[in-house]
Amino acid sequence: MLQEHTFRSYPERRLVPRDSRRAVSAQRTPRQNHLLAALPFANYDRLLPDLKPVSLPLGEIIHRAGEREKHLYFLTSGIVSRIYMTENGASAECAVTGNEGVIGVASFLGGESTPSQAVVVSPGYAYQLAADMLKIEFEHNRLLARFLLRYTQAMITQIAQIAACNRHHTLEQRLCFWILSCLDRLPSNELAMTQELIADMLGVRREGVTAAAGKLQTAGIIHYRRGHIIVLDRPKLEALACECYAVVKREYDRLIPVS
Amino acid sequence: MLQEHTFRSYPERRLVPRDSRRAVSAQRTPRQNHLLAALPFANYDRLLPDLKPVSLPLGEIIHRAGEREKHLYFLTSGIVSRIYMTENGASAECAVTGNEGVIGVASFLGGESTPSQAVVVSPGYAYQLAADMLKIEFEHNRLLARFLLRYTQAMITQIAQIAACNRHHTLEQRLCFWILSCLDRLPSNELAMTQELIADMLGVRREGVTAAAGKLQTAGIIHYRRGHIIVLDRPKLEALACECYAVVKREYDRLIPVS
DNA sequence: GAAGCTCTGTGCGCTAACGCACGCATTAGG
DNA sequence: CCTAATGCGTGCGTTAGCGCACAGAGCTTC
Repeated sequence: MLQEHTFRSYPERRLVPRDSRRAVSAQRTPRQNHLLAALPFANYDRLLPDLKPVSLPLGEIIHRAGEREKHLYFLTSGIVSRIYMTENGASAECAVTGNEGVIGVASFLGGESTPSQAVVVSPGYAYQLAADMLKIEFEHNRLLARFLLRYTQAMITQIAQIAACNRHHTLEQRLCFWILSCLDRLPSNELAMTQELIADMLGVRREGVTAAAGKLQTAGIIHYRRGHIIVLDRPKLEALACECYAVVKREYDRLIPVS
Repeated sequence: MLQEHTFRSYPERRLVPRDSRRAVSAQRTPRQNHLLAALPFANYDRLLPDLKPVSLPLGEIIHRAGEREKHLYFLTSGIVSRIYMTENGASAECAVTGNEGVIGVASFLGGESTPSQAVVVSPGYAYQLAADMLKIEFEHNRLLARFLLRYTQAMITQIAQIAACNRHHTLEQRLCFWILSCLDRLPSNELAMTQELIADMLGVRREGVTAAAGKLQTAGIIHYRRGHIIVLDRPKLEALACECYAVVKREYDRLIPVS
């Protein structure tokens, strides 16, 4: 169970794999973000001076529930999750974001905050843009606005699909869906995540993840060790995932510029 | 189970209660929609000639999954649900909309279609606006754009909360949440809906709704007869609902102009 | 290389909700 | 008014996933 605003028993530095650190540091250019990359120079250049590179350590809370979101983050690597917490401390992820998107849609939608929090589940880098800056930019930079809104729609699809998925699909199906979603946003076929973290994201028990992951490993689809999942057979993983993965992916491909 | 694009065993005309028809017909002015009502005359007047009043009969599919959404609908009464269908025919609602909002955000977000369908679950009226018109208007009518985007954020909150709710809360809690959401969008304390329809919205079995509703009736919180639910004790209903209702309501109140 | 966390494996009883089947009650409509 | 269609009530076996408890295995740190 995810504690409010902190990673339960998840002391950041432990599980950041050295290799992946190296891998992502090669990606430290704003253009690694698909939305930024799609902008023509004219639109991009006026944005550039305001973009500040930041690193996203595992477990960092980028936005807290209900608090004003001061910055928008264009990810260039890593994965950030939008998470809802229930009153009794249970958690559920409603969206994952990687370098195809942006964290902080509330700043241009106008609400400035949301009841959910944004947490780094896979470390990486991002370019930070002050929300105030963005608001101005959003008014004047038509193409940026257009991309941001299309991204927003893709994200809505993801959230809605997850809602339906939560209702109707099994833990195993949803685990496959989730692993695939992460895989699409990472440079290798390895996820550096504990089963406990995954359980929190899926809103299930850790033991349930152990069981499902064990089954996938026995089937030769993944291999895992303490804090790491390596995908061996992606096609099989896709076959076991619910249709939700394909639906969401199709919408992302359709709506978001592909760098 | 909701059949693709049709209401399972739900022959529209049957369950439209005569009284509620009368009630809503009194509301046939665009200004009954909160978003339109909040516009100053300058912004409103240029929109007015393009708004076409339409009625929304129970069960009508306003937008089909994957099809281009030709029109945007500003509801003035009634309730429209966004519904996701899974491959095996199961359904789940991800958002409800009444006269506080609009159906068809994809037109201004830029995607033009979504993988979900929009269905009338409580009959009413709306003002229809061609998507092409809206796109132009969205560019030039700053205030309208602002309201639409804030509404979008409220809707995102609703969807995300429902996702978490689907994971963690009981059928009974979710039923209470859902009844309250509808109640807020209807003029009386009566919902004209069958338990089967409700089951489809919640993505559960009809029998489950029967059981939960029976419990609420025994407790004196609601009274129901064939196709009708009358809320007798709203405070108790709120007490039995999960926190999701309050969270979503707070965000709607915060983000959307209150007519 | 020993100690101490942190992760993962496993077992067991429990419960919410499912799937299916059938009967009864209420309304609509000829 | 009778019939058919639709909606609601109920029972029963099944199951996915929960909560809890504890043991063993793998990193890390000193």
